[in-house]
Amino acid sequence: MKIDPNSPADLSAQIATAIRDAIIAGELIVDERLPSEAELAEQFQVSRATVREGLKRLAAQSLIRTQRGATGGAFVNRLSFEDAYSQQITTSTLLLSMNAVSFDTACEARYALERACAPLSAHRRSADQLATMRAEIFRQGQPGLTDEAFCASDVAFHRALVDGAHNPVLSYQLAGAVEAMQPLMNMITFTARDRARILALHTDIADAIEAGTGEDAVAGLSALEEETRKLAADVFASRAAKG
Amino acid sequence: MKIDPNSPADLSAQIATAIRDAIIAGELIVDERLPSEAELAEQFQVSRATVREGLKRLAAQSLIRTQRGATGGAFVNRLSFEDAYSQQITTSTLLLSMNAVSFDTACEARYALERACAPLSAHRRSADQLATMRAEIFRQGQPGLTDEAFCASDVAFHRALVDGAHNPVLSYQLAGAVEAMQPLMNMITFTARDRARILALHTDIADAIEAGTGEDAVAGLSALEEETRKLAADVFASRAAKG
DNA sequence: GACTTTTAAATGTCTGACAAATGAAATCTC
DNA sequence: GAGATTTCATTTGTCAGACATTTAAAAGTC
Repeated sequence: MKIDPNSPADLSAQIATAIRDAIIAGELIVDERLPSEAELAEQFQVSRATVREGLKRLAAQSLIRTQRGATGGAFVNRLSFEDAYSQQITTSTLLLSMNAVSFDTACEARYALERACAPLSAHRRSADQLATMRAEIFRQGQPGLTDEAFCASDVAFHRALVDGAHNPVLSYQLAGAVEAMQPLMNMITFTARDRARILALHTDIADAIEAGTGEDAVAGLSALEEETRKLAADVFASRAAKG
Repeated sequence: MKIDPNSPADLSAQIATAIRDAIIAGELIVDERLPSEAELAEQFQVSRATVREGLKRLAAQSLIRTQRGATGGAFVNRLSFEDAYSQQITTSTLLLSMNAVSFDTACEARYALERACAPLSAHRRSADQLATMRAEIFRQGQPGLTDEAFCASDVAFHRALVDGAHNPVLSYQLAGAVEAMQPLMNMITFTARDRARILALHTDIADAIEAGTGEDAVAGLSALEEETRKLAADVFASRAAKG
């Protein structure tokens, strides 16, 4: 684990990279303690401040955690699914908002991925997940629901669907795709008629999941994708006409 | 944008969060310059060192970039798909290696997601992507190829398949799933017979993509998934018998 | 033995300083 | 005046040293 002191600059980035590589290579295992900041400073021949900047970079990626006190220090962190979820969501959301990704592109990706989960979910979903889907459908039918709350419920419905596959890796990958769409969906105004159509499709999907007929769930998702895209197209068209 | 100086500790994390939230909320737009470190220090009522630690956290997530010199400073960074890819791959790889995710779970997730891409890829793939797939198939047939090189070529083949969907969001999401499997695949020893079988399936898939028959590509991927799982099961069984 | 106090080690923060990069302004040259 | 050169101010990158705070282990006390 070495750094090049003559390279242009940013020793802290080099330190972070060196330690990160050691973790990825398995040279540092989970819960292992890194040398103290003072020791690292000597090892890398830099000041403690520089070491700390490097460590903060790693902390930002949840690769290490630090603890104060006598037996404290920096420890290699077990990257939890939860941490990975939230990182994924942040990254996906920013990626979409910063890169002028069209609604259609994001929508296509999301539904393609969800359809990948549907057959698994139809076979494995727990009663709890099905109940969540039903509960969200019920909520979506409540009058007086704001558009934002409607979108949030939509996300919850789809997350339950995805989690029904009982594959944490799949859930993790999908989290980004589903949640990152929310800001885009929030731009849409849902009329009562729109909501009724979405609700019906959600019900179809939930029914298919309950019956264990994956193909029907896939078909339902495809119908929902078409509906969503049409809705968005209308919104953007009317907005373009106005502006 | 404020922080709580009385909260337990980790002012640098609070600063990072405050700025990150401002970026997500759109209060700071792409390429906008943040105040200088000295100004931020005064704004947050902390030292420059603390501000710097916070900024390094953001830099680790590619949310800002810094530049030295008179007109330098920290700028809100446009999160590129490339940056997002590599972050995704790192996170996914570590997630799998640190959480005792079973081969089957990871494999299932990967192929489920790939099948989601296949129909799109069959319709949209460029000649270039098809050529890449063919080239990797050819490489995989070369004698004397190491197992690691075989796996790397396998990844390249599947990435071309995924990129064929011409949906950058999908490619981004899939990057993690495909690449993170590589370390797991590297644990497998591929006999000549194994390679021949995989090669045949890859050829089936490439043929289907070329013909534009998505369903065949999906079927090919399913067959490949089964083959891969069987292979892995054999390896683990023989290893368990030995150990 | 149980409780309290001390102590040492580690991270968190602050201060002040200098190095290096960099663009803009000022100066010089023709 | 135009172009080249120099100076300069600004900003990040790094360093050294100090003190505060937290924490668990060691030492002391009853």
